[in-house]
Amino acid sequence: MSFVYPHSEIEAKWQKAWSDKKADVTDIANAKKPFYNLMMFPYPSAEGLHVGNMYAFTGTDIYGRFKRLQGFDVFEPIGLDGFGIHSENYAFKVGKHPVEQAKRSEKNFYRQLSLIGCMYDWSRTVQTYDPGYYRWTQWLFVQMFRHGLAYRAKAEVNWCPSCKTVLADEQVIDGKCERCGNLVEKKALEQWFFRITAYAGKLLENINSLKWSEKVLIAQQNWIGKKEGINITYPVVDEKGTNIGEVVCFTTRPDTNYGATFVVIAPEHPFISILQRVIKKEKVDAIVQYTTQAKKVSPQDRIAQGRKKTGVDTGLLCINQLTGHKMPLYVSDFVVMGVGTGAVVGVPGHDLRDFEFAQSMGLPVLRVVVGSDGNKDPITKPEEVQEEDGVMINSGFLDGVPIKDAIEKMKDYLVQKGWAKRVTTYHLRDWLISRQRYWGPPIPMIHCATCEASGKGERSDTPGWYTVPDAQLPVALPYIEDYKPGDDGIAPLAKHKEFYETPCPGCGAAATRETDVSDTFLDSSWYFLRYPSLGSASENTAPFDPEVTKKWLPVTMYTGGAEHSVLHLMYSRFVTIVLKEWGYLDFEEPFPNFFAHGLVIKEGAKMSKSKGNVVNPDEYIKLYGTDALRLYLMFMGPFSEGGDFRDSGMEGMHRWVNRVWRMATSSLEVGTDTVASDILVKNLHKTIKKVGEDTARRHYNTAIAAMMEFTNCVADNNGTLPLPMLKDFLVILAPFAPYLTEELWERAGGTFSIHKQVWPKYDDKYLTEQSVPVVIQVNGKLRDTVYIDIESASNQEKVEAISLTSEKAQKFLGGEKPRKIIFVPGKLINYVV
RNA sequence: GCCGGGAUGGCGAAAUUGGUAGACGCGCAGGUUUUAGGAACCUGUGCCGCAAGGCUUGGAGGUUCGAUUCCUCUUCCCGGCACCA
Repeated sequence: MSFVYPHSEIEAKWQKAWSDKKADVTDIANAKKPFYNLMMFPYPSAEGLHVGNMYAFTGTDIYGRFKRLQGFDVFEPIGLDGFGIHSENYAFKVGKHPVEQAKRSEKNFYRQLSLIGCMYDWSRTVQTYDPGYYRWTQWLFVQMFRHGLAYRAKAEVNWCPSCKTVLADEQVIDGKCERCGNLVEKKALEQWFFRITAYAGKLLENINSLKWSEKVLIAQQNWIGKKEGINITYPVVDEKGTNIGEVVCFTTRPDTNYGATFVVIAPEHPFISILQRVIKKEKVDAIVQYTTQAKKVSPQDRIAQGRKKTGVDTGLLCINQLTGHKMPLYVSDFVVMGVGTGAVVGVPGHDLRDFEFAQSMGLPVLRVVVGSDGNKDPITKPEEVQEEDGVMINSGFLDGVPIKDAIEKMKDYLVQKGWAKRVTTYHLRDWLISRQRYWGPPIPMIHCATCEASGKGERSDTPGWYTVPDAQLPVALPYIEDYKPGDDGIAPLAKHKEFYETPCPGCGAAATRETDVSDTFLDSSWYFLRYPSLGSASENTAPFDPEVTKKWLPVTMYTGGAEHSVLHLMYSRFVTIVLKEWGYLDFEEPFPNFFAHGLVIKEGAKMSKSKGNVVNPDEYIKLYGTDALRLYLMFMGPFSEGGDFRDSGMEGMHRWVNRVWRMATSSLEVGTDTVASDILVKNLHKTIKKVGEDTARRHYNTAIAAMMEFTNCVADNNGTLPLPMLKDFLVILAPFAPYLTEELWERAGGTFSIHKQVWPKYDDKYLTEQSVPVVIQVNGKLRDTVYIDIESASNQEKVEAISLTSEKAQKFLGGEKPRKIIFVPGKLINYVV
């Protein structure tokens, strides 16, 4: 008799069988109850998977297998998000060409992914760097342009002067280059943007319809950052009172406007070019010097809180029409051009930053709000700045009004006077698509200087620009040797005439292709639409098949890391919303259900390459087997919370897998027609119920614990199970341990495959106990436990009678008559004395 | 600073509706078996105490017959955002 589960040979056997029999290939066309179970696909920024990835995939797969046993036609695909900066950087690091490295990574990722026992449909995979895929990523860009949602604008990119390269935001850590540690600068370049802000309202509204982990919804809400405020216009005059122009300030707190003492504009504010024409030369020089200086400061330093406030007085004055006061106009870098209107009205008594600025410039501070402390004294220290709730004073018609009402009253007043406009602003910014990099889909646009000169173009708002005609897609990424990011933010492809020289689709003159590639997040913003349509008749003529999509989308259950709470999930939602608007889809939300899994921790830190604490699953699979590793990963804690990876725990799970193996094989050997004890039958039904409920809510750890309790119970009762009970047990274990259970199922005479069986039903009649423990408490403290038959346990008189016979209880009752008796039927009785 | 999430034995954790705190596992201790190692199996294991008993879910209060669970304050840890006007 074999005592040790021979995992290697059994895993190899079933990998082959599942593959040969296409066990996990979903019948997309004929499925009756489609269930699209999707896990965020990995980006191969390393040689292979680590245990953190496997954790996420296993947790998703258990859910998929569970749903399949419950009768759904589950489609569970896998792919690689292999285009983009992550993968490109890894290629640089190992000194390989991104094209070569992609092949190597793909091979190794897919090798590992086929070992970890997930029910992937290997007939449908997506690699974002395949021309057959990125052709449609480019198509999506083209559609964005044609619908007026892609536009060009000057924008700042992160620039590392030491590496001479453009960096993505995520490569900038605390204002420094993640590779060399040099301070990152900003460089202004013409870039492509998607107008996601036009959908801010929709993206926010639709959140209410999503069944997502709460924290992810909150993150999305904050990221969209809707704010109701008001734009107040201040006329600007010089010291003689001559009108110069006006400055518009955004504020959410117009209630404090009686306390305004100055106005500040950002160094990049367009009003600076106006004022330069009208003020004295030395002032202009001071401003120019200041703004040039401000641009040199690293963006991180510039926005650092608590930094000493600096600025230049323009000598001009803004008129507060509310009070008639003239407020000096300053330029300061604590005001950021991208936020609000890039101009701020300073209320130093009720905003700490304004106060700091007023102090360093020697500007007056007025109090217009009295807080809960009732203090009406002048505000002279930072800690006295009153930003909390309160009531207005020194504010004319608002005196005595609470802040909340004062905000609305002031808005109404300013709007009615024609001095201001109510506005809604969002924290969400337009999506910067361009990357001056090599490893991505070339942006499918052509620029024609001839057309631009004559004001012609595909769209009147973007003269000189044409989309690449659909028939010419994809614009293939050429294999080049000088693929590293070049000097001055010029993309690698910009050095390749053979790539960019092309006739203008409009006039036929010599024109140039766009040489930037698109952001990785564009690749992953629509991949879920691609999977089910792979293999359909329209695979090569459309990004996704309308009929298939109608049947399989939106994604039934999406699972992924909370670190993608904002970007990936927001971009996918945006793309889906516009595809619906353009008539390609009939739903707006791609992921009505999203589950955020936790992170694997090792030695107190998130598992990551930089921390050097990554665990490669290969060695564990070799040593303990895939099933033991899957079980162990899921046993560490609830799937939503992640867990702490330890080798000792791994060994414990290995022991349990062997215990299951022995229990099952010996059950099969001794002949399994025997009748099981009542205890065992009851326990099995309890376990089926518990495992079903816990798996449904992804508390895999307690589901596994319940199965362990069951095997402990078997061990206490002869150590073997009758065949039907063994089979039921194997089915509920199958999602967690797919190889082990498939093998034992076969040995138990089951038909192929255990993973296509029906989840066993439990019978309530086995779940009720004959006698239940009833707790006897005195003053809320446990004093005794008695076992009473279920009927009597619900009867207060009977329970009282029985409990009073308890010596321990009597001791604490001390012969006194209880003042009060609390009775919870079937559970406890509590005497208050 | 703001927004989230946490804190329970030596460790990972459980407690689904306010009702037996610590399921399950690791580790540890003792034992059986074994030439030995390993494996397997059995017993014990929150803390203090010989015991009776007392104490115990980061800390301090509160509500309640009863609080890991609800409320207020507070400390620390993790994640995200951040001179957002």
